[in-house]
Amino acid sequence: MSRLNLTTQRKAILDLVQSCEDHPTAAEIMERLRMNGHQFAYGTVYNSLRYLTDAGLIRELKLGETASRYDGRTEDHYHIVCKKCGRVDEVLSAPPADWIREVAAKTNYDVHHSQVVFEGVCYSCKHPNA
Amino acid sequence: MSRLNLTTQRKAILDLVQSCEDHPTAAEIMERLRMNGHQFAYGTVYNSLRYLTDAGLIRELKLGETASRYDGRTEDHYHIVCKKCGRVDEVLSAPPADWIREVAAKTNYDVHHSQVVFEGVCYSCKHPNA
DNA sequence: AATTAAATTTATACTAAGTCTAAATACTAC
DNA sequence: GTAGTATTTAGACTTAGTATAAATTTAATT
Ligand SMILES: [Mn+2]
Ligand SMILES: [Mn+2]
Ligand SMILES: [Zn+2]
Ligand SMILES: [Zn+2]
Repeated sequence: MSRLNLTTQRKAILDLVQSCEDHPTAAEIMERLRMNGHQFAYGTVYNSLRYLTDAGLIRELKLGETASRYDGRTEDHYHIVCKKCGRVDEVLSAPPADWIREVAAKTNYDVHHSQVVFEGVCYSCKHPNA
Repeated sequence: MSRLNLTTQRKAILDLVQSCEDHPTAAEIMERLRMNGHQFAYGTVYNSLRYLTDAGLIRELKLGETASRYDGRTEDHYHIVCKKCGRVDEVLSAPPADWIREVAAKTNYDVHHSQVVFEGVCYSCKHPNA
């Protein structure tokens, strides 16, 4: 509940994540920061990513891989992973409200949130010679 | 592609996972095996869980927690996690085919599979005094 | 049955991702 | 400017899981 405090490090990490076309892991973020001339402590990168996630400025994605990925897009959306090349693309269609209501009714839960990860083969991997 | 080989250890672990009402982690499985009088090496439990998962006899669930959970139910189904007490319940309604088709069309992927994890508050946590 | 070969288990070392700690810096409020 | 709070840093530590190599079990061959 305390007010936002964007230090140099946090700002640089926020800018970087927001500028990414993809969904980098913490390790990839550190690598890119280094390439941009920054050199922050290992722990600071993790602390900042958590801080920015808690502040709602970025999102942490747990896609079932060993490492979390980070996303500059904060609107609710989902992801699809190519099992051939590993790329992660956006899924902007939300699950139908009817289905969510049905799940809530059948499980007796208040459903607050859903994480959806699709798995499949992307266009480039499907058409390798195009 | 080799034929199934259920050793004593693998069989005991399969039986245990299939008998569970819940979705135990590897650590919980080891603990329960020990309580049932078994004493297998740490690595054997992990190896067996992988073997059984690859053989399609059990399922590995990656629900975004730090450890995988295992599931004796092998039909396609989904899960809902209570953010108060941590319990994991079954979700047996599948996402509507229309929605999956829409996702495939918009992303240009061949969609093979989807992982869905709902998050919310379970009945007991909602009605604590009942 | 004895011998060889292949698969599995075991104990233990190692890895990867992330958290924790305590000292050093930086920022705020007075 | 001083005191107090927040953050960064370096490095130790934790957790979940994998890799390795020797020992054991199982299967195949003579
Ligand atoms: Mn995204
Ligand atoms: Mn289940
Ligand atoms: Zn691909
Ligand atoms: Zn609950």
